[in-house]
Amino acid sequence: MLIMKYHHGNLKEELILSACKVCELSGHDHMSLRSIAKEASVSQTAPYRHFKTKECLLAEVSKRGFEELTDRLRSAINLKDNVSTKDKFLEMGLAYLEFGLEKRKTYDLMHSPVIDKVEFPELLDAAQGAFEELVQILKDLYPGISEDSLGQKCIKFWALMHGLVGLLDMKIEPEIDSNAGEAMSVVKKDYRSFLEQSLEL
Amino acid sequence: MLIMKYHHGNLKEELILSACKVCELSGHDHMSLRSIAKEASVSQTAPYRHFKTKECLLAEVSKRGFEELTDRLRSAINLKDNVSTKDKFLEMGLAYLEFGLEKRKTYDLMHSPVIDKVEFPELLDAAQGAFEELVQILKDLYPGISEDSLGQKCIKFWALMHGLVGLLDMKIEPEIDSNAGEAMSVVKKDYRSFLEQSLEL
DNA sequence: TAATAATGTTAGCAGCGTAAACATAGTATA
DNA sequence: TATACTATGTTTACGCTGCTAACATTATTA
Repeated sequence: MLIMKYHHGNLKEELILSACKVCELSGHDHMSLRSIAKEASVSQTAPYRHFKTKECLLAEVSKRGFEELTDRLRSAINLKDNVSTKDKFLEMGLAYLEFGLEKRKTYDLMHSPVIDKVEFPELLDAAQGAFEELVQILKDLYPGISEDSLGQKCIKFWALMHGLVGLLDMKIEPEIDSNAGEAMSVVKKDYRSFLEQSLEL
Repeated sequence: MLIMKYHHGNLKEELILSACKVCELSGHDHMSLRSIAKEASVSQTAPYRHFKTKECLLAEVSKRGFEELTDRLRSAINLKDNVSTKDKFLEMGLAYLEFGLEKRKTYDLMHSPVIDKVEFPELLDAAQGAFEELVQILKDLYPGISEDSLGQKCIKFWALMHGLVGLLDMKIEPEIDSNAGEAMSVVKKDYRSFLEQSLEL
């Protein structure tokens, strides 16, 4: 039967997918619950049967983002064989940048203060998952490394990647010399060698 | 005369200050034009005589943020004499982190996509101003450095600082080992030595 | 002094998140 | 199988929001 059912059957999942779509299309600050509901062909208040507040739905979108990021990081490491650990690490860095730039709006939501991560432990777990991919490869790269050094290297990598996503997306486009080239173009020219140098590999 | 005047005289500036106040108090996603107007004891639509849209007012708040950041970076460099260039550079890094953590909500606005920086050249200029402080000290630190290397170092520093602000504010609190200490605590213990190592000074 | 521009207020629109009341469908129990 | 209960949808409505239009008051200028 092609008749529209009163009970949708899988509305929660469909709302999340709609929300992901709307987010990456318009950015999280232009996302209304009503537009998401419309996208799912359902009444404006239907989402409230599945999400206590709008923030809960956004948290789910954010969570999906971290899950995709985790997948991408893992894939970058596991895709090719016969690759040095160092190169795998570099690939992971590139994967991070690619995710941040391709899914820019979702990435913004994931790092936006509109969602109080403390209130969403699942979201924290998802973020943690991505981080653990990094921890693992760093342990492989520096066997026997101390906890403190490992911590420092993690933070350094993560901060550098996160900062780069923001900068590469031209949030701030710095000019080194008034009318010379831009600093960013140096990086854009060759992410890989920039990463290599910055991460001291 | 203590009688309230119909014409305020300095409403534009007062609205900006109110907006800055409300922003750092509640965060930019909880800022309503109406609450800002109320804070300035003026009707809800009065702001529209001075700002075409809400975004224009937010852009002004963001601009003030970049200006304060620039001041702080400059002060960090110029406050003390008899300090090595390297130490001045470190002080600048600390000043950046301090600003980001002290004015967290304003810092968020400054890096939020709600304001399309391309539409506000003044805002871009202000951001540029902060960046130029960095360029200058790096030139002092590495005299005769090539444009490309300078660019790389700028990006690396800026990205690292920006990433650190996010991480230090516990947006993601990574655990290195399930129940061992957190990576972040290593950094928090001693920003200075962390910066020193990460920036390869 | 009269016209004009600048800057304030009031009234009102459509869109938003959300709650309450109601309708329908699926499920468990008698 | 009939009936109660629960899950999941809709309708309606409220207060808040950004913003526009029409109007009021003050400052400026001819």
